[in-house]
Amino acid sequence: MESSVKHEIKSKCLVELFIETLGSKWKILIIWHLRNSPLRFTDLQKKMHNVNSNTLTFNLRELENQKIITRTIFPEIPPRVEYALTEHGKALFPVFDAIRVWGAEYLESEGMTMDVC
Amino acid sequence: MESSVKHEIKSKCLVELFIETLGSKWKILIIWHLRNSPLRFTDLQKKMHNVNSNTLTFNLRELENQKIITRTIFPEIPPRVEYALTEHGKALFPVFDAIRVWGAEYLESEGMTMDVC
DNA sequence: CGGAATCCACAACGATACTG
DNA sequence: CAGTATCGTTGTGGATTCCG
Repeated sequence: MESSVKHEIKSKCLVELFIETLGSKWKILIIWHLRNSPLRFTDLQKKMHNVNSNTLTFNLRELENQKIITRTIFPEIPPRVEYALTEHGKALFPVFDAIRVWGAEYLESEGMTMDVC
Repeated sequence: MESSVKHEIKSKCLVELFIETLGSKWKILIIWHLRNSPLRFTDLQKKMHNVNSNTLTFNLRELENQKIITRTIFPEIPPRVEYALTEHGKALFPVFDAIRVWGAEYLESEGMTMDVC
């Protein structure tokens, strides 16, 4: 798994920036699940249908480097680590709103059903 | 390359629907480039930094099946095929707007520069 | 021009085991 | 608990060639 965090100004526009920064489906999902409150590693993993810890760790590290989430270690036994959105992360809320509006319309017109969240 | 178009209602929420439907970076880019006007295969390919025709074809077919774009064949010599957004495709404009607002803020605060489009 | 077919490299992802 | 290490499999995208 190679890092996708290499903004070599090869991006040509804002949409491409978004794709390069958050293009992985995991990243979008992580941010979405952190929308309401910080979560621990294991909680996040469960919410994401038990994604492999390898994959989850990798994406969390990248999002941290991209300053979209923070990682806070609580020096307890057993260890506790919480992930939370930064302002950059929270700034994605309007994107999610737009996505959900689109999704709802698309669902309805295609006659599909789905959980609402 | 296997099709990702299989809405087996395994999706749990609208954001996951979006990821499954448009999760490929190529699809988002295709839709973005079609925002203003229909484009021919080759024009699209050029705009997308000369992406492989294999990859482009595959994603175009999926988007067509998903009713997000249309494919129109003009019976001419040499052949002409144009791709255009459906209403479902155009309904993604607000998502792009939100993405670009986010991208602009992110860019600025990270001290990066980029073409505006 | 707009692809389809084939082959290939490598990146992504999962399973499993292990550790501070 | 929150990872890391290792391995194996699958998937994705590029290069190339060919065709109606």
